[in-house]
Amino acid sequence: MDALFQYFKKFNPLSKEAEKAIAEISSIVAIKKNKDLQPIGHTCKTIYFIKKGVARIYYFKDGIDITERFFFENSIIARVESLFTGKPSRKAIQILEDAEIIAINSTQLFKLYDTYPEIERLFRKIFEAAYVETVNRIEGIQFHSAEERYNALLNEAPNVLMRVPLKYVASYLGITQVSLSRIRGHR
Amino acid sequence: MDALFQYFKKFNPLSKEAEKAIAEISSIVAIKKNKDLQPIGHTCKTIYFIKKGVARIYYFKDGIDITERFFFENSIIARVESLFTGKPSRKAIQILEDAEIIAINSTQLFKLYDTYPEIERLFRKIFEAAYVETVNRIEGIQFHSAEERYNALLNEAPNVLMRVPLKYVASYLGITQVSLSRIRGHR
DNA sequence: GTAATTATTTATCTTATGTTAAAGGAATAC
DNA sequence: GTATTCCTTTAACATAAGATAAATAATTAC
Repeated sequence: MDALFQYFKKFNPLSKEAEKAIAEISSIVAIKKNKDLQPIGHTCKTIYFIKKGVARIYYFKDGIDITERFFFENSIIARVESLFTGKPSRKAIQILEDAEIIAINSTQLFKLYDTYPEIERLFRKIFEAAYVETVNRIEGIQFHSAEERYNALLNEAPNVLMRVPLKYVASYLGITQVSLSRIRGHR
Repeated sequence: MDALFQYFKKFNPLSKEAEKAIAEISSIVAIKKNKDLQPIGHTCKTIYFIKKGVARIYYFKDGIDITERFFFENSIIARVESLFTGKPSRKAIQILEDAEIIAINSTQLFKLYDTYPEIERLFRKIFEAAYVETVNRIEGIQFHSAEERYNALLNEAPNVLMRVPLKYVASYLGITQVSLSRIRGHR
């Protein structure tokens, strides 16, 4: 649990009582490579924190598997389009490397917001930061060629290319696996 | 000011005192078409609400003007990559139709969060919803052809095509103006 | 350790979108 | 109200990325 509280400190340090309240609604999950942590169609009622391992959010478009995002150690995963709307998610979370994960019950977490404004503030800040990342990502997509996008990924997140099958990287970059392979050949 | 409080009600109704506190740190701005409401390089310290008019956030990539997003009546505008990080924004806000805007001082607003948890909650919810929209937009971009993106816009936000110059729409869709014109010709 | 499966690359052909240039329409300034 | 500027379309050509198929390479199951 400690890794999680260390992570929280970067956003909003919590009192011991608040940490304890979060610990009480959280559990630790060990899950194997290639397993789905959460399936498509399930309403998101859990916020995950990766202690160890790699994961991705993916969905299907016209039967094709598309990766929305990758997640590594020390990050929060949530399918926000479901978490914040209460609607079933069209997306799944899949584990790409054997993982250790902390699962926080979001229904109970949102209740804690009333008792602990510091917890509400913490998650406000966490999701504000995630929002900024997502806005920046759109900028990275608009008007950049596939090759530019690949090179940007190589610079900014080389771990993605080292730890994740390329077929998943291709759809993340918005191109086919064949195109990605061609681009990689260009050097 | 009333339009703003009506808008807030959809997210989190406020007490009279909280409304008053927000009114005190807000002002009304009238601004003409084609003017920049906020220039590039300026650190975002204001959250805007459009009462009347149209606006866009834009930036330059390799000297080319790119539209990030459009905003219409009854919506909140903020350059979140600056607002939530305190860094200068590489983006500007431009008015596309003579506008009436409510400007909320964000430095003072964030201070109100300590006194009025209901205000913190309100803006948490507003930005959570904006975050969800942004995530959904990425899904709309990945693996859709320019023509699919154009048709989706035509269905989901025809007002964009009716009220905004096409040259701005093109970069929003991630294509050139010439390509957009060609796609429009296909019917 | 071998067979079977899955992932990646390479090749060929096709198509959508970019680029540049020019013409026609619409909006704006004075 | 006219001239000027800006916006949009059209055309011709170039190029990046998609589709399909087949060959290697790497993993996984047993």
